[in-house]
Amino acid sequence: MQEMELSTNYLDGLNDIQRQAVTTLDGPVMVIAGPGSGKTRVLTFRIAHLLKSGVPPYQILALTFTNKAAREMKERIEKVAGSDAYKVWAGTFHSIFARILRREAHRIGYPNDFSIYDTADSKSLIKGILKSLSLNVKEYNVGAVLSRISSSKSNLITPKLYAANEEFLEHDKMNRRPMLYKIYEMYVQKCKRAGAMDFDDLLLQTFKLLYTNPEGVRDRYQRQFQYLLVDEFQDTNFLQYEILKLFTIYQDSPRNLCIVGDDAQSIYSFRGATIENILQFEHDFPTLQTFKLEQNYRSTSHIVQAANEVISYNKRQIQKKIWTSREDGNKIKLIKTMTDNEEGKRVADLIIEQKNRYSLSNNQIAILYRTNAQSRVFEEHLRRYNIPYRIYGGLSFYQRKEVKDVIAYLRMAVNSKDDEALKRIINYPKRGIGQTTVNKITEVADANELSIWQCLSQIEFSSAAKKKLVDFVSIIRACQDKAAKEDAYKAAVYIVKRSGITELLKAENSIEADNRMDNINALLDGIQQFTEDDVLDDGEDIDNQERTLSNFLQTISLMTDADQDEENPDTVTLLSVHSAKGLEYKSVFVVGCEENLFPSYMSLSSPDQLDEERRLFYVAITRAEEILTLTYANSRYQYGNMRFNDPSRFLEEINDENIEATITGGRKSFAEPKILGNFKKMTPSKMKQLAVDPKDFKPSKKSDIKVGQRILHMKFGEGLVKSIDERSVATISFDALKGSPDKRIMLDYARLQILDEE
DNA sequence: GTAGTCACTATTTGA
DNA sequence: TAGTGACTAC
Repeated sequence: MQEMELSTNYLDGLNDIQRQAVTTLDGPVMVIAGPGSGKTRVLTFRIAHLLKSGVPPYQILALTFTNKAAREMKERIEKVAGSDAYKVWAGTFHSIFARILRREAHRIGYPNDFSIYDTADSKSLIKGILKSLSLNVKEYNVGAVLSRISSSKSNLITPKLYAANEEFLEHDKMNRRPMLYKIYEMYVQKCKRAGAMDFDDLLLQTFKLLYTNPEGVRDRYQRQFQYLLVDEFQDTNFLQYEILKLFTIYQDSPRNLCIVGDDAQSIYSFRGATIENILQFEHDFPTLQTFKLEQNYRSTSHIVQAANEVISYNKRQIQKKIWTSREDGNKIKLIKTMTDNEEGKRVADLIIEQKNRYSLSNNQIAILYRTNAQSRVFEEHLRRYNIPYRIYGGLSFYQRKEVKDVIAYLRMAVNSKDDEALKRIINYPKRGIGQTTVNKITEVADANELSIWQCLSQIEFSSAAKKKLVDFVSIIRACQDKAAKEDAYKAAVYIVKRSGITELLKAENSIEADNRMDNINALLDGIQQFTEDDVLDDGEDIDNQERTLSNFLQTISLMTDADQDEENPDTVTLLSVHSAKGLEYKSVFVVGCEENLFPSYMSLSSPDQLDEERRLFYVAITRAEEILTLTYANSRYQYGNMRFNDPSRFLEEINDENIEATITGGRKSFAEPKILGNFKKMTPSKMKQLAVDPKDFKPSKKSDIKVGQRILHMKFGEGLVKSIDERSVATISFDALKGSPDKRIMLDYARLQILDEE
């Protein structure tokens, strides 16, 4: 390391408690971090401090929940600690464990090339099981079944334990789902047979691997990870905590485990997170040192006070009070309107007013709601005023039908036992293999305990069906062959063509089909960039895995829609309170503050759930830095009916002195609605080999790449960034490709180097 | 095998 | 209201 990097200047910018939390490196540490208290700084500086103290980067394991948090952390470590930072094992629970399992899965009876089933795959699998058991799909609601299986896995309850537990069986009988234990058992069997893991398996199988310790694999990882950090610890479930303990509790362990979290921001109990883990942590690591970060650097005083007032209504919590040295600031605006539609208009009016009065840009403003269904009115009014906006939580690029179809082919090429992928494409494009045939094969496969693919290649079928099946088999064989011999990109291009999807979409000859084709091309571009990225692989950087198709599939299956957008163009953000966690805006609107909506009617019957709603409200209001506006409507349309709700109880929990109330809407009108379209053409890429020598190539960070910059690309050479869209796909005009259309480059994979402006 | 119609339901969501 | 899934008719 360089002398300069060894300086500890970064400690100067921290307050006393933050500094202690950063520099107390040995033994168990718990950091309780209130909203806006500099949690991410502490986490990243702590890693920087570890590196500075001489801990090798690969001995540090830092776990987060979201890709976004992981990315942010990595970028910031790099800023403070420099070159070695990328060797730190930092990532989400799922991605880090998937990474481990890719190396070790064979030790516990899975192929290292296992598929990852997403929620849709899991549901489809359950549907199939229900059908094969001739159970009523209505009584056995697929979502409900999956969440019960998921929570069993998260609590280390195997199908065997489940079937032996009177309480569970009784519970299921009461809910008219007596066969659940059987469904669970079959679900697990079928995943295994398909060489597939669902999201919970990424945790559960990691647990099994470490717990059973084949060939000393646990000892190896225990030795490797000397320092562990966990972000948002209040969101961990039982299983995640058990894994952490396997990593850190053993004979003569230094127990260097640092957890960071805030019990007051625990809003995911519905998916298995337990605050119990924090209490248990104190019990399991009695020598722990606790640091409470209570100074809030984000918000002005009225907002901080209101937050404290609201949360004080929750009984069970770790005692703390956030405070700020900032000025009082604006009082919280409370606005009542007659209807939900008027609420939408008022908010749009206020946005225009605030933009003028405080010269805010659009991306400093957010509208937060409890349920996604509420977004519509706000969209309408923002559109009417021509205010650009962006909605969080839409369909992810990788969830689009055409993209999933292609991915299913790719999955089959990598792991042919992947039944869910097979079922998706066996008759797409249509090749005359109907439901009847599929059912028949499925039955045979089940009876022989084989995957469908294995069955296809072994069993005889009636001659009519047979020809079609043979065709399908030969297509997949050809795809597998290509995948084995060519790089990921070349294989994918071949597979798209061979599958017949290209032809099908061309024949359709509609704008919609063109769009689909564009998306498929964008996917191919993404794979191409992923493939080209293998230059820097030195075996230690956990992001630079081998650029195989299998690893590409893993990467995208762990991505969500939230991962496609960067701090992007100037738009107002619309999002649910849940997805706003961790974000902050100058001005925040929390809308629909009504009983039955926020708190949700689903939570009214249980005190625990009501407390969680309150924490959710706490999260909502602490997103605001300077301006907070709470709105509620006298009446609103819900499920097609007019409903009348009282104002939310949470509003009354805020002291009057922090609030400025305005009743009913004024009627200013702002004219000129005009919608700016922003359509770009996607073009299939032409391969051209224009190498820049790799030695001189220093890729810049994705977030630094802006429109208008001159950049350098390994293959295409110099170019100009024309635009960057909301999926962080950049349109770039390369000098060397004059005459041909601009390239679309996915910033998630592409390595671009920014050239000097001068 | 598929297109069209009817009936039903209805938080929050990461990976 | 809006989206989904099952069922019916061709």
